[in-house]
Amino acid sequence: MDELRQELRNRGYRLTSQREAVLRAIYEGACSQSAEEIHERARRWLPSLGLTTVYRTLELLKQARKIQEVYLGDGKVRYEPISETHHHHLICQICGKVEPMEGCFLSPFEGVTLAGSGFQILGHRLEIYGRCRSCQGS
Amino acid sequence: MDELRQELRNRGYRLTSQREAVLRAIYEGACSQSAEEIHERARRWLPSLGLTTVYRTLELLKQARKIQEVYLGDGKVRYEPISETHHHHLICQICGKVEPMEGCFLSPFEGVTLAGSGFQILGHRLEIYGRCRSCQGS
DNA sequence: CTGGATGCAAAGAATTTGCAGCAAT
DNA sequence: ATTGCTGCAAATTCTTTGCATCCAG
Repeated sequence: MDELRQELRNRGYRLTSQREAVLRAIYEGACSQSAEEIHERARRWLPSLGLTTVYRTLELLKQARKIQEVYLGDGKVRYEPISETHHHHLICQICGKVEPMEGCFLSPFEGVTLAGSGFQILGHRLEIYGRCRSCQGS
Repeated sequence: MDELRQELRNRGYRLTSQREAVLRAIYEGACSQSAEEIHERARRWLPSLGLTTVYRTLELLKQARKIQEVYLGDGKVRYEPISETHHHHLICQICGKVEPMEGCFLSPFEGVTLAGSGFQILGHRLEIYGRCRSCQGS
């Protein structure tokens, strides 16, 4: 988080209280949050923070590869930090509940270049769908 | 595709020319298309088709587990048929190009119930990020 | 016939943009 | 002092809804 600050500075970005608040909200909040949720959380420390600034900061963090967008099926995009304990989501198709799953079978492929297409793998996004324990009756 | 028609009928849905056109557009078009793209393609056969109907049909097909939503990072949701030759996307983080990748390391996990959480895996969505051959200089 | 399906226009929701003032470096 | 950053309000873009009409079964 401190190195993140450093890196943003190196890239020529200014370190404002707004950006600090958004960063803190992203890293302290749930594993994936909508812009609105991040806004609300960040406002705890900076009540004057505008939603526009949240969007602009998210865009900036996306460019810097610090966060990733996720779409879980409701109408809005969610954001989550990259590389913080890499994990995926188990999404129940019945009740919609989302639980995180630690660990990942795909880590060995990071950095690999695919034989056929010459595509170099740098990251991935995986969502797993199915039924949670409580919905397996249906 | 014919069995799809049959199944929709069985579920009590009416088989209208509009729905036929949307289905055809989804199955004949690119592997993942936005609602707008599906609308445009379907209009080739039914120029009077309204965008609203496309959205409603997509919702219906989603419920019936015939299509899946994908988010690739531009501002709109895309739709693609489920189970048609299972594949994933290689997305270039530099130029944004999307290429399909056949085959999948995750197929063996379909149907499995996870030891810890009791979650039963029924499907998944995987997007792979990196650099395409032509962008590996940067 | 009859209830589900459609198209249009209008509403809603999420995200982006223009601009004048503010503040980090 | 610059020049980038911010908040506000307005504009866009994507998606959903209300309603009168239409048509598949």
